[in-house]
Amino acid sequence: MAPGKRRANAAKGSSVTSFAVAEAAGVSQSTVSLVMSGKAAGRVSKATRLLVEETARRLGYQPNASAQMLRTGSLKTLSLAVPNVEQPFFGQVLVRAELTARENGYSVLLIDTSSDTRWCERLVRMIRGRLIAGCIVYAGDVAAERLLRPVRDHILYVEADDVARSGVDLNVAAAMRMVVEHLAGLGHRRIGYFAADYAKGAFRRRFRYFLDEVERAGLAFDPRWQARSTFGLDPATENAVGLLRSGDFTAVFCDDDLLAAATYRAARQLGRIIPDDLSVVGFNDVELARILWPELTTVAIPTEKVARSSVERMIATLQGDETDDDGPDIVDLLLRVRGSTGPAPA
Amino acid sequence: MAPGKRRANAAKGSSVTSFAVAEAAGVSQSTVSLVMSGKAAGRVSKATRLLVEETARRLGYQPNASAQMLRTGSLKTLSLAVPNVEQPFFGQVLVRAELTARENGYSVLLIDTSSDTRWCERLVRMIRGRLIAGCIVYAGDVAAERLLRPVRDHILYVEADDVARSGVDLNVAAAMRMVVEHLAGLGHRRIGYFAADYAKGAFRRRFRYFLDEVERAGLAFDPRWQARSTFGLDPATENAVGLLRSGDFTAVFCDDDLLAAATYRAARQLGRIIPDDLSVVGFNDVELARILWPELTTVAIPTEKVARSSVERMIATLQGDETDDDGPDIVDLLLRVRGSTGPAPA
DNA sequence: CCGTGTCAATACTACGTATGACGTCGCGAC
DNA sequence: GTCGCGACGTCATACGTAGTATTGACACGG
Repeated sequence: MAPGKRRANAAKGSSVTSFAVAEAAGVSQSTVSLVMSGKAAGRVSKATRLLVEETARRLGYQPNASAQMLRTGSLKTLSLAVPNVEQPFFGQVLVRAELTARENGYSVLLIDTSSDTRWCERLVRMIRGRLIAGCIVYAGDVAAERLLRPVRDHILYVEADDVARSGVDLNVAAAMRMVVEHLAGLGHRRIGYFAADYAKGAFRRRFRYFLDEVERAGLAFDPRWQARSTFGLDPATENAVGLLRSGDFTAVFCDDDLLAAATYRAARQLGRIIPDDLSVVGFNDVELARILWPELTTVAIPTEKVARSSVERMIATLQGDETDDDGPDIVDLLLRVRGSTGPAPA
Repeated sequence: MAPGKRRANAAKGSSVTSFAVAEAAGVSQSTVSLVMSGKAAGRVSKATRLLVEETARRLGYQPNASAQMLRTGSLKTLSLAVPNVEQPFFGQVLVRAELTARENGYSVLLIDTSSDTRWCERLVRMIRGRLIAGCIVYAGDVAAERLLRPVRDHILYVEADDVARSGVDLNVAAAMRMVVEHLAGLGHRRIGYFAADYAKGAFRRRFRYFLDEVERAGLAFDPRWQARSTFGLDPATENAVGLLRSGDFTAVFCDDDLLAAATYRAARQLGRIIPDDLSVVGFNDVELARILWPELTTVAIPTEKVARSSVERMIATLQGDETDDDGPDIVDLLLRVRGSTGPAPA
């Protein structure tokens, strides 16, 4: 019986399949598969291999990812869930992570948690449906963790509110110490706190560490020296104005550089000069920090390292390498001192 | 013969399949499939449907996306290729596009063209391998178009350098007229041009339109009034300093708000006051524009509209609705006049 | 009591790939 | 001459789903 009878018409469809290549090259589909997956050693002669490779190239053949997945059970696609892609910082993370993922043969699917309140459910569906192999969640909170528990083996948390759960974490405690010591060293005794509320978990944790350090430095803290805000520039500026009006602090720490920018605007409205009347410290060290004038003193996150480490850990987990799962990878932060902080006003 | 004999052990694997649900519910796999895909009308009794739905929920069943794709031939995943995700503007586009895609049941895969010189090849592979159904390319250039031609039916261009190829385009010509007229109206006779070089195609086009309008306004243009730069803040600032030094123009148009920011820094270095000594106009109207002081006069792009339109067109194309393919959708831009432009110095 | 029509549910196959289990062929050794 | 064996290939199957063809049951008109 003629070989390939069943598949004789398989090639009539628009897409090029391994059968089509096999037919064109005069070999069997198995051989094509062996060649394409690089498992030809010892089973396919060099001549045949070259023939198949050439034919595949000529026909523009690319293995069907879905069929491959169906057969092997693993699709090489990751997802990154970040709070807000519009934030340049997360854009940075995303790019770096995508790069690392790509180096490992993975593609990256985007999830913006701020634009979809039900992203957790969606994520669970995608993982269960094998659309993605796993997901890295940046700055996730407790609620998310609860919803994602059914697929927890496929999730890796970065800077979660609970260190224990993190795969990769930031050494926020040390960063806060640097910030407070820097400001205290400049003579500041009253330090305000301006926070983003997008990720309650991470926010709360940062604030807690901040309070710890304020206390350690022997300083006081008054609840009126603290405010939260969304990321929109207008609401943030408004909130900053409110904060500056109500609190008589001489320096303020901002959860995020964008909030620092809003603080600059508020200070301008109120006629307060940075850093003479008010010192400002930011967080993230995005480009904006050096666009502001005076340039912003801020906590820098080694984005590259965070992204790389998280993706590599995720992939290791997915492939079942439990070897190096000895607690979270803790990344140290850096305080970049620039022009926005100065001696406390007399 | 006992039904389901072949699949008796199919459920032993960790993942929940339609067979598992069928077995648990005491029906056939076909029935489960019919219920899950919503095609149960008139074929499955209400009681059975409810039973299956309940069972599926209980077991946490989610159809395997790959198997579905393999069967139906289409995976609902799109890709967005943007020049640089770290640019807040593209972050915005990305978020909006993701939202629209999601509303249509599509997921979004990220491609950052700046971090991968071979993204075109990769994209072709992904499309051929059916990993993604199609791709929207923002600000792509001629070279990309050439490389992507083999899969052109799956590509939609936004602001390509050649209007004819675009699925969605920006009315840059009109925008440039607004810019030039605005500046000319303020008495500026010599206008500089500061351009990003990340997407040569889009850049060249913008510049051409700019020149057209300068001419139309009866103004001169000197090659020394023009410079290009990458996006990094430091190189951009340096280039801006060079530009301001070499050109004796009184106003400058910047291809991108970030370059405008660099121009602000350069002006500060050179002791030139904006807008008294120099008027600056940007492009994109990202948040940065209002963080700068004075606030930046800039061309605003209706991101929402661009993103929505492009995704919808892409999906329509993929589904074969050729009905509304009457040329590109041209989106009008807006000039937001703020504090960075003022009367030309005497 | 037999067509005939309708509703409900099932059997079975194809989608494209990877891969373990089988040939087959040539050649050297016994 | 045949046995063993390595080198090279192919066969057949399963992955999980969608959907078409089919069966079964039941009611109703003739």
